[in-house]
Amino acid sequence: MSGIEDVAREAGVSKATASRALTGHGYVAAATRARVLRVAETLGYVASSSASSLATGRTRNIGVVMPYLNRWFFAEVLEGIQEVLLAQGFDLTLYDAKPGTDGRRRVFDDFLARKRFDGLIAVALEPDDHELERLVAIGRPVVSVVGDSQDTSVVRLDDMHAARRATAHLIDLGHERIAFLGGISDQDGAHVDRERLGGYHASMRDAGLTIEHAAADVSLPGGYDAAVDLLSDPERRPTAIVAACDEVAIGAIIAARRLGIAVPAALSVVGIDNHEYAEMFGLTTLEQSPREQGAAAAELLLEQLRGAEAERTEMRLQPRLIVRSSTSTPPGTASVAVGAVP
Amino acid sequence: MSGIEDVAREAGVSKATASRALTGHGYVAAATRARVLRVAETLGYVASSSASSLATGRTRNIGVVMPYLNRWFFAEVLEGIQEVLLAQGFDLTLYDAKPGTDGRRRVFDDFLARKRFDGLIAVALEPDDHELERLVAIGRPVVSVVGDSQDTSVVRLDDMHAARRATAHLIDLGHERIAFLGGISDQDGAHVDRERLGGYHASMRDAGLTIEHAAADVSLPGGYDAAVDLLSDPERRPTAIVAACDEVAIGAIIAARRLGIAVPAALSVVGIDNHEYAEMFGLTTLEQSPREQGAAAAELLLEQLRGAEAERTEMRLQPRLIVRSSTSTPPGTASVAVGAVP
DNA sequence: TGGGCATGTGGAAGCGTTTCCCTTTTCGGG
DNA sequence: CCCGAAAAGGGAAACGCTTCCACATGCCCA
Repeated sequence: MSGIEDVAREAGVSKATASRALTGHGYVAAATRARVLRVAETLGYVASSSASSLATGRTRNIGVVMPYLNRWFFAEVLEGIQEVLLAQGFDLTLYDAKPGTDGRRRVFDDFLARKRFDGLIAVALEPDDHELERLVAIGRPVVSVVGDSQDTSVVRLDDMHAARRATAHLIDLGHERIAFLGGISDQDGAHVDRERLGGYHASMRDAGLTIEHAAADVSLPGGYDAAVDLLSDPERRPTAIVAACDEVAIGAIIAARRLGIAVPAALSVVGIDNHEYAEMFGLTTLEQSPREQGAAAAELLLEQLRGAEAERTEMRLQPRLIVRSSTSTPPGTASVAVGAVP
Repeated sequence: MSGIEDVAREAGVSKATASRALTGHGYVAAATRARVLRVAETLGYVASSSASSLATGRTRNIGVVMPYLNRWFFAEVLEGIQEVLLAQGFDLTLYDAKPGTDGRRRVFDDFLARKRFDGLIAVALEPDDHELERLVAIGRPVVSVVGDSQDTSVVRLDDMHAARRATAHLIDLGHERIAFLGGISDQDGAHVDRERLGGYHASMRDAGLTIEHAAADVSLPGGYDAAVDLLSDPERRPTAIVAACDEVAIGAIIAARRLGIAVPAALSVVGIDNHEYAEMFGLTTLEQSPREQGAAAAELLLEQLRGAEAERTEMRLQPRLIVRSSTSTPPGTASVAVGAVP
């Protein structure tokens, strides 16, 4: 367990010089530096991070706060963040903040206050006022992934636009009875889901079509259950579904198969995400790349740490339409060729 | 940004007493302690973690190393760990160590060496010799989740036993042509998959049945692809499948449906995991609860941190059979009632 | 009544870095 | 050849906490 003092002694220099050689700050003769590094290597010296944090005030650690870990989107974002941080030598400490739990309160009131990080990435946090206040009180740069905060930089998909394009795709194919599956209600639910629902509304309104919103838990089983309800009533059954996300869409496809409704012949389904399972189910969808969003957020944050003063930035990613085999013209219509829209 | 000195002054005591009052170590008069705590509260004092780590040598932080984040099992384990740590006031820093990447090398050679944690949880790491050496060189307690390490404590499912029971369940139902789906080869692949394959082998051997092992990537699409291959050849088609895990099993069920093979009438499928999607697909499976495994590992580690000397422990969890609707007697057999085996 | 023990408190010495400030050396150009 | 600036390096003071040690007090029991 050798310290910098050992390295210094062994290399025949002072602690000050050894430190400069190791950190690369300040003047050190090339030969001296090489010698110090060699000695450090031999001794297996590794700087104590607490000591250097204490001295510098920087931790080389980034905090990530997210409400879920076991959902595709979040796990992907996390991997994207991790990848960038790893490359830059930053540690990542994770704070799980499930809405409504006592753990979440503790994260905001205790854990974050410790400031064991130089900056924070908040993923789909949707903080309430008190939480937001704590967040800014920390006095460290914050970048959000997904969210509408005016107070932090943010990287996000243009959800409204995505849902609009999804709906438009179906309308272009000739559908008129198009239902939206997902989100709990117009008021409730995550901001993302409201935005997507809003995009659907807007698109339907523009086309003069009537809205049909079936609430569903935003998950695969949730989509399944809601689709079973929606589809088993012949009166209510639409010819196409816009799902709040791919998991819901896949749930709907599975439900349709169960009910003997052919996709896309009798029912078109479009999702938003390009989930890892989307291809397998031939799901037409709007791609958002959570991994890239995570990576972008990490890059942005590190940038702000380097730069003196960080102004608030907003990156809004445009989704790409990926046409697969879950959408086609409505039943009873002549087939129409549809090219992939860029 | 007030320090302990401010608190001490304001409370009219020395730094030493303030520290004792705040940490709860050593003698402090009840009244004094209350006063110090009140002052700290008012000032919004939060101890600098780097300073206290430096002074005590403890970080109140646990490192978690895992090769994937975006797979169900891993995400669940992580949540289990997180939950326990959160309750005990420990931070969690995450190290992503995907096999074969340069990032993994850096994690072992650079990141872990910094010892920014009091202990480590390694999830399904399967470290090679060099990596294992680094791991023990850190000199901090390590608990593995999944794995066969002789050098660390470990929490794991009895995979061999699970596969055995899965296979036995099918044999009890009267199946004779039972294939194993998953794992790349007998030599290759993760240790878990080899164990499970081994359990299948053992069970089949005991019953005098012939082995049929179809390699598959251990994922839902992997199971799908492999099942399409296996099932579309009528000569080769078994009456039952033991899948390496639920994701593979679900892939197989989806493939069967696509091919028009009724489950369970024409094909029984059993998985291992009790994945979140298992219920939706009516999958008969052996439950392992990754969340509990994660929590158990965290508890075990914290225990070892408290205790003076930590002897190596091994927790081997027994899986529970959950019978749903994906298994039944083979085609052409009179139906037999099967109760849920405890 | 006095010696030990439990309790309460303060001073000061770390913990292992980084960095400020100062001295010495080197080097290039007028 | 000399001078000033750049380069190189050392001593020591932080950084903000914990804890060892010393000391003071009050109390119980011999």
